[in-house]
Amino acid sequence: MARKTGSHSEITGPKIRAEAQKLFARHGFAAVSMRQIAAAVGVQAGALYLYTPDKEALLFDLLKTHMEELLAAWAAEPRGTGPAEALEAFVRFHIRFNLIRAEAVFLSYMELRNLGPENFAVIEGLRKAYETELERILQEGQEAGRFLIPDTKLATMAIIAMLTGVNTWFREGGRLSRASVENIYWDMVRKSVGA
Amino acid sequence: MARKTGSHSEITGPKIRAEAQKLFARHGFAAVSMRQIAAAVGVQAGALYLYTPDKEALLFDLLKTHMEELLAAWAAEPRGTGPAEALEAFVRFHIRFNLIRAEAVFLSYMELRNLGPENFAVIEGLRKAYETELERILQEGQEAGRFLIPDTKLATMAIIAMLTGVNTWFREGGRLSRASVENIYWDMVRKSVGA
DNA sequence: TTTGATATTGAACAACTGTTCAGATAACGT
DNA sequence: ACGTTATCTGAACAGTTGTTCAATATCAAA
Repeated sequence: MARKTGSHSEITGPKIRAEAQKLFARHGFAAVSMRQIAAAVGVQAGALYLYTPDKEALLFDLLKTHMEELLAAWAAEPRGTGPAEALEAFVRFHIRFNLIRAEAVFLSYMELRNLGPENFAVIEGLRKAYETELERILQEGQEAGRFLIPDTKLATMAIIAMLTGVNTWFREGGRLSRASVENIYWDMVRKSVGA
Repeated sequence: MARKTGSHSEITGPKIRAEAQKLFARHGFAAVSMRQIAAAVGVQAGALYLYTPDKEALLFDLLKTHMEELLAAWAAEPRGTGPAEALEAFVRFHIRFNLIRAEAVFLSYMELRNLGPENFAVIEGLRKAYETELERILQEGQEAGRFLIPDTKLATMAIIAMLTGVNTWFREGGRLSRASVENIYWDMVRKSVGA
């Protein structure tokens, strides 16, 4: 056998990325073999190399795509006029988006060390750009006298860590809905910056 | 060659655990081979099996020891009389202890999935016990009317995530000292619970 | 229907994996 | 000094790893 009936790069390509993301998130990058990914896609291992130069590039592609989509989604997100409104928009956006893309978020935090230096730098840059979005909101609120923050850089890291933490415990159909989680976290963040 | 001069289980045992922790934290459990650990210790791979039944047990030992020491250290930590004092003690303790044990903390958050179900349950139980320590503080403060928290379970997860996040960015000799980081985080946590 | 591009197989490669164990050496108690 | 025990080596095991590539089957266009 060689080419399979109904085989198309437009189908196999995305399928490889989807299955790779699922498996990497579940077992970790190093613990997943190319043959496992291929089996999940329904193809032989050799076929994967039509779509990625190597295993690391596959991971890098997933991380880069995720970070770019995160930044694009935030850029398209409607936010209010003042700093408090912008902060609320950020908090709700971050929780909402990260819960939808739970697997990709997990990968972006756990598998960065499997990237070579230059690939690592790219993802790190995108993450930094995202953090800067929040930092600017905090800074503007501070300068406008609407927030009371001892250190905006620290507050940025603290808030992002707090929000991202939702992914570790939230389960669909649990005690709380996504909306009420958003509300509660916004309440805590708002208080923590003195707004 | 066989037994080496000056060889002792009291030396090799801890050395194996130390090198394994370092390597696991740096490259991930699955990405580190027994031969790499052995080489770091200065021994052949076979010798490791005098100290651990298998690779997973080595990881489990590291995680269990860490969690037990964390709980023991918190139990021995002096804390004030009221809820606010206890919360401050917890915040400062968590930041301080986690920065000292950065590698073990990293492992405890990243490599849980490499444990079998029964080992996983043990670590999960210890982690839950630690979280309960914070939750009780929040609950007592809430009942005493000293805190204003919409949901103590969520606040517990939010605060722990926020505090643990320090490990991802803090670098010794950076802009801020450990003490000032403690102060700033305590300020944010205090405000967020309305104390 | 023929032709050329596209997509995939299946076997092969050398290196590496966790783990076991008989044999060898050093340390220790007598 | 001697025998016992503790500690480690080095080779071996069977299986897996990422990656390459000639052969082959399907697809789309002419």
